[in-house]
Amino acid sequence: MWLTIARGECMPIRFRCPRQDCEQNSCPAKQVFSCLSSEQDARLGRERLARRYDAGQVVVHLDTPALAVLSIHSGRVQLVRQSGGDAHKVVVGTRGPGDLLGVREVLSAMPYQVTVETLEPSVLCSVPREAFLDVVRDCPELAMRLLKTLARDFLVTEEQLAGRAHLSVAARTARLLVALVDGHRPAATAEAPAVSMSREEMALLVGTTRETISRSLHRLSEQGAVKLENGSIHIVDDAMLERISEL
Amino acid sequence: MWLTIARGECMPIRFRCPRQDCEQNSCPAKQVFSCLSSEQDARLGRERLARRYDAGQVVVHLDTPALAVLSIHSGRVQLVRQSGGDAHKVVVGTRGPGDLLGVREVLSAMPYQVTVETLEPSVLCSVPREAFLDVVRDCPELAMRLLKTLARDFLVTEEQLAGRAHLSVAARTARLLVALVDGHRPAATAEAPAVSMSREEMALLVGTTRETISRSLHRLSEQGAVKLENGSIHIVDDAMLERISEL
DNA sequence: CGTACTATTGAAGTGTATCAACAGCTGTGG
DNA sequence: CCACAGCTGTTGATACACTTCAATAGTACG
Repeated sequence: MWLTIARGECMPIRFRCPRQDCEQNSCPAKQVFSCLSSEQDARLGRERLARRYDAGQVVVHLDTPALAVLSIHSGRVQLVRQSGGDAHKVVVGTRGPGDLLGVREVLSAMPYQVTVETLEPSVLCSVPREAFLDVVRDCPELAMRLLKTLARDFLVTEEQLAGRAHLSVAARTARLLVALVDGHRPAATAEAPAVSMSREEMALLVGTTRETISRSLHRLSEQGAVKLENGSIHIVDDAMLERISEL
Repeated sequence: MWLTIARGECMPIRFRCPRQDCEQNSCPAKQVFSCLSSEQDARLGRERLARRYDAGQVVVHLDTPALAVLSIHSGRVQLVRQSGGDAHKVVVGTRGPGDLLGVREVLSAMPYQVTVETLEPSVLCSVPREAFLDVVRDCPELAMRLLKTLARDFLVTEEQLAGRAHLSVAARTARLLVALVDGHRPAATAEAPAVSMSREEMALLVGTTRETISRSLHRLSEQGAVKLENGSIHIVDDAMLERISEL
């Protein structure tokens, strides 16, 4: 069943999860919860609600009370912070399938500190706050998993924070590129790994402007670290990127 | 029993905890663990080791394997990151009595991502990695507490990250001042709250240099937001600071 | 074929780092 | 007691990376 909704609002639509896996436990959105007892799992099953979003929609808005934890079934989303009234948006991270949204706010009983925007058409499952807290309390293994991912994410954004202090845009751009291809490497080791990402998105992640990113990339290609080719960025000299990312 | 140790190294010294509270549960370093069963508590008691540090000492160093979680009994410490070789140090946060150090690294099985330096003479208790993980696994309440503080701290440093992107040094300085006095307010509501902090330390927290902090503060005092008086900073116009912290 | 969006490139303006000099204060040792 | 070095804070001059504004080129799409 589909609905049309006024633009600007989010467009949540109840729907039946399209993946058969969802009934088994291989669904990415349920992976974290795979350690639950069948009883707990049944509870989440009853309370869970899947919703579909178009690309570029706002899923949750800054300062909204955190009534649920969202788990990403498919698609990628951005965590956005406004700093300085609504003058500038800053992307503090991106999340993908299997990741949870709103855990920090639900745990610390605060309203949402970020705005979550979809980057692609996405499907998200929501788990009500109370149900989530209950299963976390009841399942030490789940708590440990959450602690682990929270700890890891924390360290990542702390590294970003450190980088913002004294690193040039070129260095941060290089870091972004390295981070983006780091996962994809072992598979296609023969080919030069490529990144295809809008300058706008890169700028928000690096914490700068489209223009400066453009200049940075062209500087990097002049130096021979990357090759620019109709929109996509091919990493040529990995070692050079690492070197540049320290300046 | 005291030892002297070559300079440059940390100077851990076994000692008997000076506070009587330590045997009860009001010791700040044990507060987080107050929910443990007497059996678990006894285990930590056996494995815990208190150490004293002078001001300005390095407690744990970047890239050292995280073999233990430290809990702060007294004193304040800085979390420092190096970015760009060893060119620049960036302070990503400060911790005080009752706070834990190294939780993130122990949980995610990584070496230390930060260097911890004491700001004052401090006493820290160390809990070995395995013992810590065991009690967390066994005590859901402790896990929940850790999740909560991790979540809160995470949100705080994420806000800092967002601020670094497009906010001026003046704005970030104002934010720092507001944050510093926020805790102290209700007590001395009649007096203008004051901050006494070295420019160096402020600079590291704001992510800039001593000189720029100095100029920023003097600009703020010209505008009438603060008053500078033999080293300490008196907050005069709170609302103005809030306004400036948005630019 | 035009509209709209994204990417590129140029030129000007500015905030901040950097280098440097100096003042104030503290502790040290002759 | 003074002289000296060492540290912190202040202030000025300069350099530069980045933002901002603006114009142009490339690309997708109806």
